[in-house]
Amino acid sequence: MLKQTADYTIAIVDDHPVVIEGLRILLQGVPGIAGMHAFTTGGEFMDWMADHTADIVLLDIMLPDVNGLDLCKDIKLASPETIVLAVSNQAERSMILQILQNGASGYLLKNASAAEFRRCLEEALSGGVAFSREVREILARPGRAELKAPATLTRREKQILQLVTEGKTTTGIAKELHLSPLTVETHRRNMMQKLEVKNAAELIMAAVQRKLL
Amino acid sequence: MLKQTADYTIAIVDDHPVVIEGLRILLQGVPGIAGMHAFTTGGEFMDWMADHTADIVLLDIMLPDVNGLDLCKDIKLASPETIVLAVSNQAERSMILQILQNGASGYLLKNASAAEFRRCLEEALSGGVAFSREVREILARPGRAELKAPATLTRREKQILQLVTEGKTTTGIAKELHLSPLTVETHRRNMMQKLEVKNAAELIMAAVQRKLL
DNA sequence: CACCCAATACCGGTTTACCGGTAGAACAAA
DNA sequence: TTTGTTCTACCGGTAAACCGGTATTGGGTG
Repeated sequence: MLKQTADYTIAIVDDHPVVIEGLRILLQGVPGIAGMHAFTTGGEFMDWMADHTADIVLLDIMLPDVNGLDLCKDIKLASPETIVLAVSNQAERSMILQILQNGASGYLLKNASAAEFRRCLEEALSGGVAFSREVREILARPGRAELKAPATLTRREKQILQLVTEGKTTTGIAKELHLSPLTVETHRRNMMQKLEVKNAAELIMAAVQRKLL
Repeated sequence: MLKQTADYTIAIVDDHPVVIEGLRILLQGVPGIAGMHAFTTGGEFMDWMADHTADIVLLDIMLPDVNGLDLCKDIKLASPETIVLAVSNQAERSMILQILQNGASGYLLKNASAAEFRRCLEEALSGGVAFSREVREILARPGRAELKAPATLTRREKQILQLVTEGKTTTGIAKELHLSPLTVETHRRNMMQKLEVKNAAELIMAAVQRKLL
């Protein structure tokens, strides 16, 4: 569902002027674009963002000055409505997943065709997540990381996790379960190790996301 | 979906012997009950629970020795598979909601009919939540508490909450947003006040449950 | 029997969270 | 213009979390 009123502002962030020009030309054929702004570093772009907004950002994630993952997150934090499409010339599974985790709405290889760029743009604007062909292929084959057995918690651990999500303190939990606070802390630490998180906040989110309770 | 093989163990916890006898007789007509055990105090029952299990507990929530809400929670913590049906002779909206919050699978008034008891039992066993007629009526009329406007968070607060759910520390968030750690803490505290929670764990759960992110 | 896992418990130390305030600046609405 | 909200920032103190270990016990299982 592209807006009928044609007024998207697009920002291109890429350290290669050639790519910028290529994208600029490629996007000229697309209806509904009101303005295009190009930047060759992440810093330049963030400065511009301080008093402008973009509807779409085509973001090269291999910039000289800043890490693409962080920049993507910063953009989404500063302006959650902005749609970020990651652009790169190499596609590695974990990188794709990470940038999506950081709020990107798609991942495009630079060798994608003009048609593909337009399709992804529309897809992202309509609220979806878009990938160019090669990227889809990479995502299709399951990574090793996803195959690893889901951490399983013991009965006691689940009990304690439940109480942790209720905001109980270690000593409070210990009283409720008639245990030493030290024991409760040990369980808590074991869970954090199992789930590969480093504090209670992440522990709770892991529990929620993986429906461990 | 009641089990075809008839072997449920039922425990009755009620400080009135009359009620126990009443329930005992009332349940005799129900097929699929293997054993019935009665207790007049919460303590007695928990002692028994230490080396036995019950499939169903009919729990009077107005016991002399312990608080019914806590007891219910303790039962579910000790044995999450056990189904607890709260039994009481008075129904107050907030009490009903609280005990459900603590894991009960239903709420029955003592004046409920035998048929109603059996219906609720089946309903609870099949994974549902069951109420006697009067209780349903009370639940049907919305309480004032539920009507209060959902707390709304500001843009900045949402940003910070997002990072809190990712397990970031106050100082880490401050760096990411280029703020003083003291400012971040203030925002965090304001959010906790707004959402009526008292620590980060509850804050995260509130955010998840109310889909504030 | 030897081995592993779950559950229990401890020590000492550093870092973070939480609480009780207070307060200035920017901005928008009444 | 006064009022309200948001965002910013500070102080001093207590409580709790987190980290790095270590260790004993009781059940199972090969």
